[in-house]
Amino acid sequence: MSAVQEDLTARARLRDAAIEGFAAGGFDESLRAIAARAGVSAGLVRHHFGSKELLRAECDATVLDRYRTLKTDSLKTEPAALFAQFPSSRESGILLVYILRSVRDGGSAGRLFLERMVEEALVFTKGAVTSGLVVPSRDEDARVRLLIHQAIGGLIVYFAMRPDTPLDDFVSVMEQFYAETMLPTLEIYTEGIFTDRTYLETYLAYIAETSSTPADLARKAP
Amino acid sequence: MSAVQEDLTARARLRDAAIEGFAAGGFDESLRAIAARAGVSAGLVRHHFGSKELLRAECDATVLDRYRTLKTDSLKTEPAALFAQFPSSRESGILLVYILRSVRDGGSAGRLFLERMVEEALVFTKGAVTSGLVVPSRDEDARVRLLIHQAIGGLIVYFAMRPDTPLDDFVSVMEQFYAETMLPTLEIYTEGIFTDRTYLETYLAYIAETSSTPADLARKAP
DNA sequence: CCCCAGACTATACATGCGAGTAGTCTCCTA
DNA sequence: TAGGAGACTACTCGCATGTATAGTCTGGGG
Repeated sequence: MSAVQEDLTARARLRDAAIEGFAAGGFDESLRAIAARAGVSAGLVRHHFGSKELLRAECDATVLDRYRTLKTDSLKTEPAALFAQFPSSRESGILLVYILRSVRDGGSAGRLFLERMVEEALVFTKGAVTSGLVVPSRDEDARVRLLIHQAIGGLIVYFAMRPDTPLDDFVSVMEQFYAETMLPTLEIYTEGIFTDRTYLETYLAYIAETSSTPADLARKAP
Repeated sequence: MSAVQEDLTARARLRDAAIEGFAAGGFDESLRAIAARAGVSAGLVRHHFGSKELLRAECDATVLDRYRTLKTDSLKTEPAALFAQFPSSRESGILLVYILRSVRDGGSAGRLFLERMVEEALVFTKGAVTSGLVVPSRDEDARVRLLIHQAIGGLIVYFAMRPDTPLDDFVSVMEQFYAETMLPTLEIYTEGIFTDRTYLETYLAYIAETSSTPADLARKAP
């Protein structure tokens, strides 16, 4: 039952089991199920964490921290392909699923994850623009936010259509995802979709005559 | 409490209240809350529908049907802007939120909605390609699926970040969404993102040497 | 050797859920 | 007007959950 390392303190095992359980079954996973996954009793959660909410908070913090280190590590090895971070191991797969679930459920943790990803992508994109790899945008911030939201959202939808993907098969499903989406993504990024500039120009004229800059229009959200 | 029409049979009121409640609070909305919204007792659900699952099934069917008529109606009036169907009323807003929730939660209803949208977009896109408005793709099916998944997923993320959007403000939030995303969307569709074709050509060469057509690669999913 | 703080378990409790049951009410019909 | 079928409610049951409490075990310091 337990896929959690044996040589950790029960507290750490419980935390890791919770992360895994939340990723596998959602944040409604019961304390009893989590405790069983860690091989301990349910009451121990309260002893160590106080409540389910506090356990969740510690899981959020742990995942955020691990995601950070994972990201910096992978940036050292690979040349950082745009918006494509393969989860290469079971552990990083769990992290990604946990994050996807967080964003999907819309809590403060999900908001934090998403905002971090937008920030990272923003500095990356700005660098790519100045080095001439990427076309500049009239509103870099809005473009990056859109791309991240759609990339994460596309993943959420993809896994929603495969509800019982086991965490162990996650990497292969992820490869499948890239195999299905890489070509159209590259096509769109390289060749666009529209054959002429009419739609864009029309919209630009429209927002010009409403006497607001695109950035103003785009940044009315909270 | 009830925002449901009074001059309907209790059964219809119950069904509409369930659709509204599912959209507002998710599919875990309790039968008691749904019944209260309809202004009747909880036991009446069982009397009319038999179980919560059957009520849900009837809601799914109703929403699917209403979505279909809504779509065909709007296609008569507007010239059918690409991938942009404004929900113009509170009722159609409820429908869209219900559908987004269905896709998000990954049930059979969500799969059905999504597949329908992909099909519709596919015929639309093929028409746009032959009439020269849209650049052809090496795999039309994969491109349309990607675009729909990302459009729906982007909406799911957008509303996940605004968890307590009341159904009555939905249309204004939707306008806000378009105001934030229209410009970068049109930019990408018109101008692409990459400044040169290296990434695409490299990937095309890669999938060519693995002796599979792009369509083969993309269509290994269930 | 003692003994006690902390890790841990077993069990109880309160709550909210979907489902089930029995009974009342109302309106249409014969 | 009698009666019955269906609409509808009040109540109950079993179950799962998070929380709370009381008690057991164990290892290290006096």
